[in-house]
Order: sequence, then structure tokens, then C-alpha cells
Amino acid sequence: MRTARAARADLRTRQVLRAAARLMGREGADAVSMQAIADEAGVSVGLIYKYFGNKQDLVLAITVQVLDDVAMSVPAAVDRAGDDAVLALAAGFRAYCETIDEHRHAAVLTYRESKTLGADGQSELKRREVATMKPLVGAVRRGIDAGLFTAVDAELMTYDLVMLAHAWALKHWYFERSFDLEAYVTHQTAIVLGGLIVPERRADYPALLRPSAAPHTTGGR
Amino acid sequence: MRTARAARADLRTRQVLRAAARLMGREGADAVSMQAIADEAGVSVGLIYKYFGNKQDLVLAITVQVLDDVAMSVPAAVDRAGDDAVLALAAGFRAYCETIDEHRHAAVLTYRESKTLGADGQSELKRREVATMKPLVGAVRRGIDAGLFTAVDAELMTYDLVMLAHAWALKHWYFERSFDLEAYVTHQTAIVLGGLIVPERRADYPALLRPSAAPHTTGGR
Amino acid sequence: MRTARAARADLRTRQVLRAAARLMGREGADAVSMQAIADEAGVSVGLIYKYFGNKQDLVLAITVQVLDDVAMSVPAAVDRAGDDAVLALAAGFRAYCETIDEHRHAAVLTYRESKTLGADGQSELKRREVATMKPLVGAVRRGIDAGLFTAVDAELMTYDLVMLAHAWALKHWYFERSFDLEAYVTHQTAIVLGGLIVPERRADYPALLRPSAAPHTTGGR
Amino acid sequence: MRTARAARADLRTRQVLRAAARLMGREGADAVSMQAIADEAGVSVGLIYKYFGNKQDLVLAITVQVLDDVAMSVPAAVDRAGDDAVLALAAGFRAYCETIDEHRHAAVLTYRESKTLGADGQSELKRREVATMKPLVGAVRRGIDAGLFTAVDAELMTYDLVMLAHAWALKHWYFERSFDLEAYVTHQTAIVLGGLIVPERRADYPALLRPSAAPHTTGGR
DNA sequence: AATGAATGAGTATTCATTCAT
DNA sequence: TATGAATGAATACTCATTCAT
Repeated sequence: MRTARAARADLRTRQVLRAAARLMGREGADAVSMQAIADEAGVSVGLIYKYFGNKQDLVLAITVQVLDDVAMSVPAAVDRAGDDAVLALAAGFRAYCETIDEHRHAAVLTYRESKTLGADGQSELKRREVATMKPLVGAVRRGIDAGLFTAVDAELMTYDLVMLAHAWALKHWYFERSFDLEAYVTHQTAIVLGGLIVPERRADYPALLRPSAAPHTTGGR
Repeated sequence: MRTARAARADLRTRQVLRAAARLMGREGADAVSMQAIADEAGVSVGLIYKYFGNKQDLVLAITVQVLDDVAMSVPAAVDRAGDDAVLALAAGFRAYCETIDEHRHAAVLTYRESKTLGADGQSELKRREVATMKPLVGAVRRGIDAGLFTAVDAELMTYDLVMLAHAWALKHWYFERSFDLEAYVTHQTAIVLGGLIVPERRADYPALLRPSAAPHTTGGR
Repeated sequence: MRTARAARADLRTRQVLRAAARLMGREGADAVSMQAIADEAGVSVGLIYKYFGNKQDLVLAITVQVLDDVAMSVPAAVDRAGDDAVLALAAGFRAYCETIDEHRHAAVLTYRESKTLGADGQSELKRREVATMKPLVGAVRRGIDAGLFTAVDAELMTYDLVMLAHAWALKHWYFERSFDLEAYVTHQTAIVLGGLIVPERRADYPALLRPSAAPHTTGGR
Repeated sequence: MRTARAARADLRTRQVLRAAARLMGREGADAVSMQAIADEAGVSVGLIYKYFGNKQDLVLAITVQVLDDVAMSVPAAVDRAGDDAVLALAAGFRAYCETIDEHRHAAVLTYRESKTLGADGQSELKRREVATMKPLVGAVRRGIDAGLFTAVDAELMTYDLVMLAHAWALKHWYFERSFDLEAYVTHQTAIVLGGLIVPERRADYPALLRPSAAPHTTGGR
């Protein structure tokens, strides 16, 4: 019975979270009333407050979810890619972009609403975002140590990658003219890894550096 | 007399704009009331509505100002740098970062409030942002044509640079631990141009590629 | 079995009543949620509604309890005091004050919440309050008829006594600086009976009219 | 112009205060919405918040007004009555009762809402209430010193008088059956002063001690 | 008998905007 | 021009009450 109840509660939580993410992602958190979220989720306003103490906490939960998903998918991709730092970094970046793509609107929400979240919420968000960088930083360092990458500032390099992943959400209105997700990832990979890999090893990764997937409209070059 | 009146109006406008930017930049546009702006600017609420039709327009004016400044400083820097595409691009990126730094809070505001601005405001903002890319795209194209740069997608490459300039505002809480503006610019220049310049020409730009200014704390590698 | 069940129900009722009185007495009825009462009483919200139809009824029950206790203790004290009207009145007043003291917070609640109780509740409360006066009015009348008391309006005189008993709860924040319950009762008795007893009979009640118990701080004179 | 504006503001304040007192006095503060007060006062909700920061402050203002009026009328009456402590006390009590009568509903409000007012509000209210006692305490002390009054605890005696004045509001539902204000005052005066004046001086104040105004219905004995 | 999840009506408060002066 | 008093729509949040289990 306890399990049944917990399961029910979990279901409700997800219901609300999904509804809120859908609505807030498009219009921004302020523009969406709790009533609207309740309606969309098919529950009552009161119940939302049972599960999330207030609107801020709900927004926080949505944004945390994105970072949580990143925190799952990126390390997994890096590990799956094996020892090669180039392949690992490429896989990690791809996974990051794909996860952002899945939560495109929620990812934008993070930038819109962070100030609203209060000091605690902001700290948590920052802490989690920095945490998502870890596996990528590791890959960059490995690459540098292995002589595969130019000796750049590993953390800065990684944050650049993270920004480019976020950019897929933030500047989607621009990129979608020329790229779909696949094209975006391959082109960015070519640009960034192309610059990062030391010249003498570039020939080893032809697939990464010559994006086969052409931009889907007229686009680049 | 007409001139005096216009000058007066202009002064008021700037007063209000500065006050609004200061307040909204820190707390977000929603958190700042028109009354608060009026108080900060030393004028009455009614007068703000004389100069800016409504709050949205005021926010728009603030964000447009940033892009206007970029639209001034970046081409100027590119032109000043002369024919060399590498130097031109570096100068343009530096100018972009410096301008963002001058309006750090307002730059963040752009990301926070764009959805609030209504379709018209958003379009204008997007149009202007794309316009700011033009001189940089030109430099990248020149570099590629001159055989100085790897043949990457010029527009994507440029937007990456723009994102990194914005990142100085967006992720300032993170970067300020390790970099001041100067260090940020030189390190990013090293990373990006280092990747972009074809290997055989890299030796020509030692100053750009070995950032002399070390990160101001321990910093990465 | 029926008895056991009834006893259980009775226990629950008292549990809830005590919890509600404790909570509401301090913070007022509105400030206390049914959930809080349920928690304090160690039962579920639903169960409270089984025993008391709604919140109003619960408040009514608390306030009625005070008057019920008064209705028990005062006549008993009056009767116990015997034929002497002076002693009877003094004993009745003392009992009234002592009962109020036992329910100090609940007594205040009566004044706070009576308007909330709806017409029916208010009527019942008024009816009961008037009823508590009866034995005291009787004592006053007896005293007047016996030539012990000045010929005052008996009902008004009695209500004054009742007010002074309530005042121990209502103005406790003030009186507690100078009096404990004992001192309060003896001083008030001295003032009121001292005025009420006809001059020529005062000498017969030295103990009542010279309060031995001094105010516990500087007090008197 | 400044005066005109201030006068206008003052008018508004009184408008709102009167409306709120009228409404809250009858139904209690919680039962009255700010909208209802605004409607009754003929102003907008927003304006109420300009003059009174929040609902609590409005309630406080209402209750303070009562005590302010008491603080004006009672000392004036005492002074006007001259040197005779008996007449002074009688005049002060009458003034107190009359002022309470003018604000009967607001006076009840004090008892209902004090807990709601927050620590600060409560303290202020208590401070002011105690202050209203001062002139009466003075009269009692003078009377005792002059050998006119029995040597009772002056402060307790005074608070009894204050309670009886409040009782006219608190128990109006009861007293109105038998008394109008005039009758209430004269009867209470007879009871209290009759008890307080030393026997040998009672004959000097026949008017005070034999209430000519009979209770307006049958009345008690 | 007992639970507590779910409901949704009700309200204080804020603030962009207007307009008489 | 310039003011700021006045407006009133909009919304987060609470909590008494119900009812399926």
C-alpha cells in the first residue's frame, strides 16, 4: 500500500512537472499561472502545492531535471566511447547537445528564471551545472596528457563546449535555419575538435573533421 | 529653443535608461517596478511613459542599446586592425567582449526578457544581433579565402565567437573565479584562433596563441 | 462493547478538544488549521470531522466547555458557602475566577471568535453566559433582602463581577505584573464587596475586606 | 497646493478608516475583504494600500483611533470636573463610556483582533490602553489621599472602571435590554462610587449615588 | 472507524498604466 | 512638460471540507 501511494505521488509529480515544463518553456515562468499548470496537468492547484512548496520550487525542479539528465547522459556517453580522448569528447559533446535538444524549452528557462530562484536555487543550479562539466574536463585533460590536444585551459575549453550545447537551445531560432541537430553537432564538432587536436593527429579522425551531413538548407561555407 | 528642449528630452531619456538598466540588470525586469525606476532616475512615473510607451519598450531600449554599442565598436575594431584577417578577427572578438563587459547586466537581461518583448521586439532584437555578426563573418571569410583559416562554416564559427562573448556575461559567476576580462579574452582567443588558423601559419601569430596573461588564480594547466 | 466504543470516541473527542484549545487559545482560531489540530491531537483530519461537523462547531465546543465548567463550579461554591450572602458571593466570585484561570486562553477565545460562530452559536453562548450569572444574582438578591448589601441593581452588579472574572483572562498581560490569581481574587473581593456591604455590617467580614495577600510586586495603594 | 494635497490625503484616510471600522466592527476583520472596504469607502483597493501598508495596519489604525479618542476625552472631562475627586472620577468614567459608545464596534474589534496585530501592534495597543488609565488613576489617588475614598489599590480600581466602560461595548447585547448609555453610566457610577466613597461622605453626593434615570425596561429590582 | 489525498473557492497584495492638475 | 494620485486587473497561495480506500 505504501508503495502504491508512493507510486501515485510519483506519477502526480511527473504529471505536474511535464505540464509546467511544457507551458513555462514556451512562455516563461511568469507568464504561466499556477491555475494554468494545474489545468494542463489535470490536477488541482492545491495539489501542486503539496508536491512543490511554491512556484519557485517548481521552476527549480524543471531546470534541475535538465541538468540531471545531462548528468546521466554525458558521463555514460564518455565512458561508452572508450579510451580515445577525441572520441570520448566528441561523444560527450554529442550527448550534451542531444539532452539539451530533448529539453530545449526547459534549458532556455534556466537562463530566463535563474535570478527568480533565490540565492539557494541559484547556488544549486550553478553547482549542478559545474558538475556536468566534470566528465568533459576529464576527457580534455586526458587528450592533452596523451599529446592529442593542444595544451589549452581545460576548464575554459570545456565551458566553451557547454556553451555551444546550450546555444542549440538559446539560439535555436537562428540555427534551425541552417541546421538540424545532427548537422549542428557534426559541424560544431568539426570546428572545435578540428582546432583542438594537434595538427599531426588530425588525419586520424577524418570522420569527425569533415562533417558529411550538409546543412539542410543553403547554409554555410 | 527647439534644440534646448530636445537636449533636455535626450538627457531625461538617458537618465531613465541608465537607471532602468542598473536596476533591471541586477534583479530582472519583472522585479523592478516603474516607480522604482522613476525614483532611481529622479523623475516621475508619468514622464517615463512620455518617453517610453510602456515597460516593454523600456526593456527593449535597454537591450537594443547593448547591441547598438556592439554594432559600433566591433566593426570599428575590425577596420582598425587592417587587412590581416587573423588580427581583424581577434580585434573584433576583443571589442565584442569589451562591449559586453561594459553592459554585463544588460546583456544578461536580453536572455532573460526576450520572450517578454512580444513578437515585434524579439524580431528586432534578433535582426540586430545577426547584424552584429556581419563584420566578424567577413573577417572569417577573408581568412578562409586567404588560406589563413581552416575551411569551416563561417557563420557558425562566428556565432560561436558571439556566444563566447555573451558567455562572459552569462557565466560571469563562473569565469570570474579564474579570469579577469583581459585573461578571458586572451585565453579564448588562443583557443579559438589556435584552432582556426591553419597549422602552417600558426607560427606567425605567437602573441595571440600563447596567452601571456595568466589566469588570475591558479587556473587550468 | 458499545460502552468500549463510546469510551473510545469520548477519549478521541477530548483529545481533539484539548489540542484545539491549546493551539487556538494561543494563536486564535483562524490562525490554526484543522491539519495542525489533527497533528497535535494525533489523529487524522477526517476524524475530527466525524466528531465535530466543522471548524465552527469545534470552536463552539471549546468555548462552551469553559462556560460549562463555570456552570459547574460556581453554583457548587455558592451552595457550599452556606446561608451568608456575603460569603456565598465571595465564594462564587472566587470559583468563577479560578475556573477562568484554568481556561485562560479558551476564555479569551470566546471574545475573539464569537462573531465567527454564526447566529446559532452566538445565541447559545449568550444563553449559557447569562445562565452562569444566576447563582451569583441569587446571592446578591439574598444579600440585599437581608439588608447586608446596598440596594443596587442585582443583575448589573453581578455582570460587573463576571466581567472582573473575565478580565483576569482578558487583561492577564496587565494584571500578571502585580497579581497572582490569589491576590487578584482577594483584592477584587475587597474592592467589590467592600463597596457592596452596607457600612454597618462591614466589620463582620474583616478577612474579606482587608486582603492579607499583598500584590506580589510593589502594587497597591 | 501642498496643503490641498495633504487635505485630500487626510480626507481619503478618514474615508477608508470610517468604512473599514463600519464593516469590520460588525463582522470582524477577517470577514471583510479589502475589496469590500474599498467599495464601501468609494475608493480603489490600490489606494487603501497607499495609505495603510496592509490590512493589519488598517485594523491597528481603527483600534488606535478608539484609544486616541479616549486619551482626548477622559483627561479633558477629569480636568473640567475640578478638584473634587469624586466628581472628577465620575466625569472621567462617563467620558470613557461615552467615547466607547461612539466607537462601540471598533472597541469590540480591539478584543477580537489584537492577536492578529503582531507583536508590535499589540505592544502599541497595550501601551496606549495603559496610558488612558492615567488620569483616572490620578483621580482615585487624590480621593484616597483626601480621605474621600476607601484605601483600595488605585490601579486595580481604575482598571475595573475601564473594564466596565469596555463592557458597554463587549456586552452590549445584554445591557441594551435594560439600559441605554445614560442609565448604564449612572447605575455603574452608583455601584462603583457608592462602594468607593467612605460611608461618612456618601451623603455629600446624593445625585451620583441614587440613579434617577431608571432602566428603560423593567430592569433589575 | 480511520486515513490523508485531492479539491477549489476565496483574498491580500502588487504594479503597469492613465489622467487631472 | 511634469507630476503622482488613483485605478483595478491579475495571481500565488491557503485551508476547510470531502470521500475513496
